[in-house]
Amino acid sequence: MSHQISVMVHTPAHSGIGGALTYESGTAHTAGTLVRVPLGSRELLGVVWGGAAPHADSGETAPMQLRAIASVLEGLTPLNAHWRQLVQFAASYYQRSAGEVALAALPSQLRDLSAEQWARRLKRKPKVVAAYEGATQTIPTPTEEQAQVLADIATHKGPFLLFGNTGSGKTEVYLRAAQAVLEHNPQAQILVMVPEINLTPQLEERFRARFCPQWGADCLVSMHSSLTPAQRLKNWLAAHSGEARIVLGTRMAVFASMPHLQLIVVDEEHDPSYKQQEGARYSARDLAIYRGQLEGAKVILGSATPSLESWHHSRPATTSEPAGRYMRLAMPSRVGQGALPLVRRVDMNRQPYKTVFSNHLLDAMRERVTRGEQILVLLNRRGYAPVLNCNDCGWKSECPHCSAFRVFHKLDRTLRCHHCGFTQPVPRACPSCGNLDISPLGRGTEQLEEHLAELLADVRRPDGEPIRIARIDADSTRLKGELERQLAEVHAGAVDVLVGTQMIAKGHDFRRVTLVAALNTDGALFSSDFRAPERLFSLLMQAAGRAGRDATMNLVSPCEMWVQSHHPQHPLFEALKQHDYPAFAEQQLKERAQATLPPFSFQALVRAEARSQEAAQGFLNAAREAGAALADELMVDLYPAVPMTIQRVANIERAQMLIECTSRKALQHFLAHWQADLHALRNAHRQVIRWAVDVDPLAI
DNA sequence: AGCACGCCGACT
DNA sequence: GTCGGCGTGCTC
Repeated sequence: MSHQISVMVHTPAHSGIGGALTYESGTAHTAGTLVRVPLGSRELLGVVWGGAAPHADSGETAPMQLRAIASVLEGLTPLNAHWRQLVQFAASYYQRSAGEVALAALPSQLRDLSAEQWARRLKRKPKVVAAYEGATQTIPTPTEEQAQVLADIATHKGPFLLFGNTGSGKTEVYLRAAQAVLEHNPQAQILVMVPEINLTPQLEERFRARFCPQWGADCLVSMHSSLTPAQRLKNWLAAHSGEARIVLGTRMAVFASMPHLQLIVVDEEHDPSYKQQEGARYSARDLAIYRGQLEGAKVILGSATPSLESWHHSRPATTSEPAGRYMRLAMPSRVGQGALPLVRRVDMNRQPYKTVFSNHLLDAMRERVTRGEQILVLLNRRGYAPVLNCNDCGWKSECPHCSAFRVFHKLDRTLRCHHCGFTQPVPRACPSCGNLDISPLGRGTEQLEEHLAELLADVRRPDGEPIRIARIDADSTRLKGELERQLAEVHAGAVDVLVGTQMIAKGHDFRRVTLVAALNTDGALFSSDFRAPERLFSLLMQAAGRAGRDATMNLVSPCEMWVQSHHPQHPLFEALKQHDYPAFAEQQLKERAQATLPPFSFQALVRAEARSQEAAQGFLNAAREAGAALADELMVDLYPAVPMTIQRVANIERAQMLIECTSRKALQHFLAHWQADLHALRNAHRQVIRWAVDVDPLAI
């Protein structure tokens, strides 16, 4: 008896074989079974997706000659229906093939190991797990606030938006919610997601310290991109078998196979890194909500500055409007930590032209450093200067391959394009007119570090030593382990002033920082990106949270967060001064509602790349025409194609087209049908190098 | 996406 | 005479 088996393999949606492929097999295979199948001259890993799949030309009487399944990965429980549905949903929502999503969600070793290697891997004896050797810690008693929140989580269905300041003890809530789930059900599994790998070790250690003494050292595994393929397979198998009770990872972990998933925690849910920016552009946070609902697992989204989407979804009921879908749980207090810093705004209009640090700020910094306190200076621009400029002919350090300036890096005397990586030594004279008078325009972290060293040259630490300034950004931490090393120096107190990009604003617990200064924030106030204020507010709140984390410090004056701006009266800064996220969110949501922007509308982008801007736009505008009738019918707005903000990168012209609709369902419906038009048009527009749809884009 | 097949330029 | 460039087309 021969069976027809439907199998998903890694083929892109636009390849003509985007759906499941049908194979022949002597035996039936349960859906979710991993198999190896021939495709052309290759043999690929595939996932059995169901029984007999009706083929497109099933009406024909001549049955297509089916090829047989090559082998089955024995000894592996099939991926369950929930997992397959999650993959199927993500694929259709983000307009990709299910095979692509499924295979990307599996550890690469499953794909790469041959049948023999897999058999050997299976036979390998599991190593005896070493006992957890961390120090047992005293478990803090929950505060009244935490106890209330935990009671709500226990008694309601969720999803929950846990809104709590830096230091309000959100992690303790995650830990206790997890503990409750683990104790209630001896099989239950928990998924904890964090935005970035750098922040994983801290949270992982807290979870280990809490759970490993009781549940064993192997109760927790991590999933993130810096694991080796072997580690990834091992951890994936531990989650898949149910042996690992807790999976802690970055966005990719949302697809972890967890047969007994009961709780999902998304920490710092507002963080943009939850959105995948290539391939299937999924939002791990949004998929977590879907997965929670699918599996009947509770979902906790946590943040001090929630995304406006989540804030809106968790709105309480009003007289005129019902409550949002999420339950909002607020934790306003800051436990075991100092008070939130005093926010000080400097009106840069009253400062001399080209002032970098106002005298007030400089005095405050001097005073604190002299007392042995630490300072954080934030500037979101690395390098020495963003542009090099000829004072004679006006030449600027444009990248020959991109529509962007190359950044002047003084340390290695290079001009570097931050988009395509094109790097050249800094010219001695203007390449255009030969003039020797070329100078940097604007400031980056390198220059700030240098400038501060001059400004604070006469300042001494309490021990009489000259002060030390350090810089942390993508350049200074390029080498592996360098970030950890630099952070350790800051923690040890060897550094007095830390200059850096936003990477120092997140998560790190600098105990002796009492002053944080943010420079050059005005760009985000009037940016064309409607999410820029949201990101700035979040960044500043997080940065402010770096100050005054040690309540035991005996401070002469309270901790401060300084913001220098030409628009100090801007509502964003008013809200920041009050540490009032709800006020900021309300003001932003009002603006978004008026402009019918998300979360009051839903968006998608189609991006196209070609050698010429005309070709890229031509394709998009043809697609616009092709979709016009359906869009009209569904009340979907198709905007004309426009060049992307950075129009050219590495000599490729980029254009995009915005699609907007007040109904998510209608937008989804439109995209699903329009996909075929896009594929078909690709043949008439051969100049297009690639195109992709981005559903719920973060940046426009 | 891969990978093969296929048809034109600089090397042993 | 071959090696190899990447353009077109197919894979259950």
